[in-house]
Amino acid sequence: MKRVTLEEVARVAGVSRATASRVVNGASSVDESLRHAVQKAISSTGYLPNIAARSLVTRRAAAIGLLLPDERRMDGDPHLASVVSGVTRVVRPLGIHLVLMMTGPGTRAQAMSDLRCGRLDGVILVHTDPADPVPGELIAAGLPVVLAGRPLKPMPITYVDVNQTAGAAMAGRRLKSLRCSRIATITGPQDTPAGQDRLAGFLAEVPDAVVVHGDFTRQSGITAMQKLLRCCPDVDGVFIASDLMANGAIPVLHRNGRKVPDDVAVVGFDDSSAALTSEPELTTVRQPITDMAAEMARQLLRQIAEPRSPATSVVFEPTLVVRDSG
Amino acid sequence: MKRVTLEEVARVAGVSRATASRVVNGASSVDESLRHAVQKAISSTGYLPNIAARSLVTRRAAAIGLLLPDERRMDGDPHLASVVSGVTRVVRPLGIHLVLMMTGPGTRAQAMSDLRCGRLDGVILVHTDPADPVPGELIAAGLPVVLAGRPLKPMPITYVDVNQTAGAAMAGRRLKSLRCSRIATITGPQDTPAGQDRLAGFLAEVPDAVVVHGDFTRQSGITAMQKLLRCCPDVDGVFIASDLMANGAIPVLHRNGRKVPDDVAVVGFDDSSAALTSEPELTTVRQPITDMAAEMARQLLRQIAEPRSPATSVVFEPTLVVRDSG
DNA sequence: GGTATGCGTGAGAGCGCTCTCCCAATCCTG
DNA sequence: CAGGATTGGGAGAGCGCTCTCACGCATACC
Repeated sequence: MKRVTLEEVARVAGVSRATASRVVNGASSVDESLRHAVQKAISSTGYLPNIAARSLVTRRAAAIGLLLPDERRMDGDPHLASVVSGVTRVVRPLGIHLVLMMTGPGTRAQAMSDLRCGRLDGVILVHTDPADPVPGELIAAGLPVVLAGRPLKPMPITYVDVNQTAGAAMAGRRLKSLRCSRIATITGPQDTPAGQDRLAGFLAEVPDAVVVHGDFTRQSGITAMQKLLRCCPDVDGVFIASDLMANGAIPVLHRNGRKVPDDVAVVGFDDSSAALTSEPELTTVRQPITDMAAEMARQLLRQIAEPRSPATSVVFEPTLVVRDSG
Repeated sequence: MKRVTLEEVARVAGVSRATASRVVNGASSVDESLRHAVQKAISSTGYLPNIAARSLVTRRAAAIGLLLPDERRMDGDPHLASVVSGVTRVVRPLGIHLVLMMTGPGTRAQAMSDLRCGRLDGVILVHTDPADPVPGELIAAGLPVVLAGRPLKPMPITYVDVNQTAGAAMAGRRLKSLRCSRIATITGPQDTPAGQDRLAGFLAEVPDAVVVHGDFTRQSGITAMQKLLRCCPDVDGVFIASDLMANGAIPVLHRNGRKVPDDVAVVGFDDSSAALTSEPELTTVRQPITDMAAEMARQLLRQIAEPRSPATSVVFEPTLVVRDSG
């Protein structure tokens, strides 16, 4: 179980370390016979490059970070696995590691240090608190960063998002096409871009909708629906800005004698697992999370390759998934 | 934005690189005045150690891997965020990175290489396919590894698990205490330790229970419950070996005119988010996932510190969470 | 035949750090 | 007070790799 170095590969192949290195890194301009000899030496010795040594000289860690909110905010979030999966798909074939960091006191500072000392080549920020100064600091320092979802205030930062406005509008059109006459919406938190955009998009389509505020959590869906039924008992169609809230809201409808979708049609947003665990299953606006995550990874890699390239944003189009609730 | 090295810190502090290194690494036996000088130099220069260089000489990556099944098997799995959170809690204060790897063709091989070439110090294996040869290869190679859940066949490997048998027995006792007279169970896959143990534990408590097989997925819960109602219409209590299956099964009960818990009491297992999104909310057996994950991390770190230490297993006790379903 | 051009190869200088020596200074003991 | 034991600090050797540079050997041109 001894370590085999490039030096040894070179010795076995009868070439210099430099040439062996060229072969390992796929550099052109190595004579075919030598390349073969080196490759044979690599497999016969079971050589594996030492990333630390490489990283020391190339100043590339071959690792990116995924900065997540803490468990509580992440809890029940259906996205994590999909995000990881999407990023992994892009990053793994390149041998780049995906480092997970959950926010806690000091995590963001640690991520900054990791970036600065070259332990991480870049980070993807998910569910970042709108007031968080980290994104700003990162771009100020010229460090590669990609945001999941547009920043609250316009800033020159690369982000990937779904067209929230269009998705909410689709939900509105769906409810109208079901001939709902008294339409309401339960919103997300209005201090987040997603919360704002989903409300704005919906109101653009259904200007006279009743608006009740929630915060994307299940519990807020329950509370909001209770409030809605009290203030507007004749509601017959509701767009709920997250599946998780819808999941909490639907039982409230049932307990108040409303059948879904016959008495009240419900359309959610996200197409998360909560859409399937609802009864009836949710009609919802789907965001292609995995593809979006893959795109985030690609954008990040681009920035790493070309540090001074301009910030770009990529917006995916959502689709309406029609199930049983509306 | 220039990089500051130990060399520079030493120069500023007026000591040798060696002494600066001692201070950085908290070695004892450095004169208090020199230590102070170095610390001042560190903060004034904004020094951050280069992990690659350190890792090159210490042969420690300061990173561990979390090997997960692919997205499909992970989908709807409530555990991921909790596992990550638990591991992070232990690992972050030590500056150790958590690298996520989702299984796909070649991932396991890649994890092995990363381990062998020193890019990863150890791995935690989650949801490993019972037939997977990787755990065996890892321990054969003497590489630090911890399993989530006991291995199918006894082998000298460190693992952390919940007492599945005891948990299932608790579920059985709960149903008996509710005076259920016709008790059934929907099992997990019988080629997994968890599936086996939950069935065995339950049967030990309720030997005459009707047994219908599932595979932990929501869909299998639906199918199994349909089958159960057909073969045993007078069932009045059922232990369902995962919350996700229970989540699929309960609507089947409703559709067949059974009230939960009045006509049929239901007890699940996991206390995952599916327990809360069920209607009524699930009575279930809770496993302390986050604590277990933290323990896995600790066990892994121990193995990394003492490579030849014997394999140990840590088994957590589950608790019954009584809600509305039974 | 001599100079220019090119391409493939090897030598060797680091990348930033840790850690083992070794030396100097201080302490204890008889 | 001499001798050994103990301690703190510095010099310097590497860890394994990449990459620049210079060199040798063809091929091409005048």
